[in-house]
Amino acid sequence: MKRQRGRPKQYDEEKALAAAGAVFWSKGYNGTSLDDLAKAMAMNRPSIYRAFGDKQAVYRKSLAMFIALMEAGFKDTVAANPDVHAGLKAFFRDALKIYTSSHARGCMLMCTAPAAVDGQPAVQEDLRGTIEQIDLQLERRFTQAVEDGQVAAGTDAATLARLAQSVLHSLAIRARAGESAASLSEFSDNAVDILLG
Amino acid sequence: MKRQRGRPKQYDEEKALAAAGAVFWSKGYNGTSLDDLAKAMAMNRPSIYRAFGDKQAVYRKSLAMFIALMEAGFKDTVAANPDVHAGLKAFFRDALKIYTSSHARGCMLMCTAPAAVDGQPAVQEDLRGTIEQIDLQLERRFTQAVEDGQVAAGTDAATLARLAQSVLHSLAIRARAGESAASLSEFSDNAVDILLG
DNA sequence: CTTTTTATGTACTATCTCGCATATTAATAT
DNA sequence: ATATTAATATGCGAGATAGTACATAAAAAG
Repeated sequence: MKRQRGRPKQYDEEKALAAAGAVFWSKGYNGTSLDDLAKAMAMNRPSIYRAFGDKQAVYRKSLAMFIALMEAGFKDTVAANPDVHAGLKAFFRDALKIYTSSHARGCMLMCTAPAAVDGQPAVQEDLRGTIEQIDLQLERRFTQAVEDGQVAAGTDAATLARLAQSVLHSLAIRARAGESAASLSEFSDNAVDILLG
Repeated sequence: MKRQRGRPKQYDEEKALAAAGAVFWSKGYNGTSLDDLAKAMAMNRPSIYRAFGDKQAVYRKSLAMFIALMEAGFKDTVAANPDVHAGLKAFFRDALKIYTSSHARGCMLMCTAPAAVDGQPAVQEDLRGTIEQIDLQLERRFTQAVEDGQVAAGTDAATLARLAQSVLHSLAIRARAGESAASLSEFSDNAVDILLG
């Protein structure tokens, strides 16, 4: 891949989006101004527009990066581990590491998108679609676990999947509310024990 | 109670706060301007300041009204019903009625407060405190249910309470994401069946 | 009627906000 | 060198925004 023709970029696309995402994550969509973004991304406004589009586009692109990160975590834990029980616990633990990495961070998607759906159907669709994907993947994994005999036969895998995601939603909100990492990880472990018996 | 001394109020305190709450509910804290509030409350800005304080104060007061409403629902269902199973189902059903009463409304607290905690410790505390109260009340009810023999002996009432609240959090977010009322009420019923088996 | 009290209405300010129009800079291609 | 391409930098402008100063209105108290 040859070098581009014009003046070279001073920003790194991924780093810039990650920096933007961090701001949206803490201040929320409507609480973030373009000046906030410009400062964090070390770009001026016109460059941001040229590179990523308007504020909503920057938000959705940085959100997509975050979702991809969580997806990767899912694959490494729930999807990869032959033991559902251990895999799900590991997934929650990894999620919690992110949710509590900075003070009261919570989940970027669950804690900022809901407040931003009004007048932004694309954001609502990002939220709805991601939730649906997680439902589907968890259900698939639980169905497999029933076949493997790791979960009691006759278990309603679809509802169990939604229950598991409920725990994720709750961890997201509770972390944002300031609940301690210790308290949250104790709950998530106990929750898996109850759900997967 | 004698009539006040000065010029009589033109607004009704409760109605004004409810109108303000409805705006915050759909547009979020940072997405709502004082002009939006003034219009919805049928008051001009100086009157709002005089009556309720600044924007944050209006938000927190309308939020407190919402929380009180949910509390009342809890008392009428979970707390009042001698059958935990039926009581919890009724609570979720009532919550869902509110969450889906207008298009993709979700829960005022869970869908708007998390995005507004940054720089507003009082709001974070409102969120954390409410979650804690619900935990405590659910745990109390489940402990009673274990004593009554409605729930298996040896059940971890504290974790079960948090799991039940997780369902509430998830319903809140999913409703906001646009999931249908039918789908949500099916899930909540099934979830109670699994949790309280 | 006059004073006091409380609420409303007008108008203002200083700041922030988004988005863009226009210039400038730095690289490659010819 | 000159043209072309792509990025950065400056700075504007129309409108929104939070909060307030000041004047007006409507009631009770004296």
